[in-house]
Amino acid sequence: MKKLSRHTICTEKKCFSAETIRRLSLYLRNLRRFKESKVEIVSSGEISKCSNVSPEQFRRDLSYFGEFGKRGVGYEIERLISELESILGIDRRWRVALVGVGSLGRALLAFEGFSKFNLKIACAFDIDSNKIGKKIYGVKIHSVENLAEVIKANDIEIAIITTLPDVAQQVADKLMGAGIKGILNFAPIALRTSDDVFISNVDMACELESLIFFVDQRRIDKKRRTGKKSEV
Amino acid sequence: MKKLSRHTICTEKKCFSAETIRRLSLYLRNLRRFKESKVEIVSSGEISKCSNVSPEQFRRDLSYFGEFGKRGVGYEIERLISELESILGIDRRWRVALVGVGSLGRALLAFEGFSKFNLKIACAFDIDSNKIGKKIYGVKIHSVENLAEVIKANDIEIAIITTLPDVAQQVADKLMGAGIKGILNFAPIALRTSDDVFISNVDMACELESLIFFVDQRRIDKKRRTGKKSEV
DNA sequence: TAGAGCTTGTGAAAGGATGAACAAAGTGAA
DNA sequence: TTCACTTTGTTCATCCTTTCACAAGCTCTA
Repeated sequence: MKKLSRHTICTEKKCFSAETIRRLSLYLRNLRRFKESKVEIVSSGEISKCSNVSPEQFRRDLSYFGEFGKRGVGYEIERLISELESILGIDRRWRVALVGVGSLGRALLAFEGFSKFNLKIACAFDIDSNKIGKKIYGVKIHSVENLAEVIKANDIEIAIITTLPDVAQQVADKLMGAGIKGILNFAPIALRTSDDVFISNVDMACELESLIFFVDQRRIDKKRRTGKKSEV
Repeated sequence: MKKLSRHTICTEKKCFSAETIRRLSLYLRNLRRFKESKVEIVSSGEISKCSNVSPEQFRRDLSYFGEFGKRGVGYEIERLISELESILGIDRRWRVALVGVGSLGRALLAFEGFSKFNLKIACAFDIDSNKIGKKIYGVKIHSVENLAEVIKANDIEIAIITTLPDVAQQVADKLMGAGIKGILNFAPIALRTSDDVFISNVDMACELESLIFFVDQRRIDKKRRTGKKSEV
């Protein structure tokens, strides 16, 4: 199984990690904001500041894919945006499937931001017969039973799982059987997948728990510093 | 600014990263699943397998906080669960605030899984006067104007941002002013925060774009392997 | 053209995280 | 008790990522 978070890719230039790609995505977003403000040239210092990385990090991340800046000047925003879009693969349209039309699934169907990176939820699946056949935010809900055929007919390669954790593995297996090559998983469970399928987990629980840990830690530290050395 | 994803903490034992804490959260979840299946003892091999990490990784992660296993035997699940809950700080109740009751915010209000880690959304905020004063899924919606006073009155330290990116920074500033110490940010923007506030970003866009990159890459590789060496 | 003043791209060093390997410690059978 | 077997906790070596530092290259002015 490939864990995207630890996955590394080697090009003819060097090896870079999945983390690099996530940062590229972040840079792209900030570049678009600059563009909206009619800025045309930006330096690595400026773009890295609003992305919370060092300028060197930014320059190195780009260096894996080519040379996009002008020494002594900076980066032409228009060009860098289209280069990044091309690198990330969002310069063409992607159609994705969504499985599990619960409250989170519904929220994603309503999310307009997807179009920003050329992405369209082409179809959705659920087991609830009350939902099947209906359209929600313009997306048709199919029965999970027809998953494989609908996905193949629509030539879809990427899917989003927003089911309950109990059935997430089962759904993932079905998706892989239908030829899906990338899964964005919102179910709080570590999915087992075959080697040629990429998984990206969006795990609110992990994020929240680690947040709680750090807030809690800070409180403990504070207590210790103020002298109440009761127990550690 | 502290980036949670890169933040490191030093105890009297050693230094560990925020990644370690995320994994602890994952272990905890899997341990609970084992417990539901009435398993009582588990080895590092078993627990690490379903968490997609190596057994050594699992043992090392625990070693930062103490010795919880028995050599030659394994880990007593019941005990390890309560130890992890204590380490993560979820052995006591946390009340959080949510800002931005859009479709995603609403989905989070409906999410029952929060209670699993002793977390309750105590209040929510929005600017829409149609929502203010109402209760959604049992949570009262306040005006953002009263944010500081409501948060202070409820003694809340953690907040979730589910607003549009345009106003997210503004909301974050208000939250910090009200004494919030941890923010779970769903808005696709890198927030600027003061040093003593922890930020954890749940960034669907980054995850999706990196997923697209890898799926796309795989397709390019495939094309290259099959001989069509047109362009790289 | 020459030179000062930027900013990029990248080797080299430093710093962290992961993996291999093994001592320490528990179990159970003879 | 002794011995074979199992599994943990930890040291040491390796690998990967980030930071440092600087040469290369562009612009503008005189």
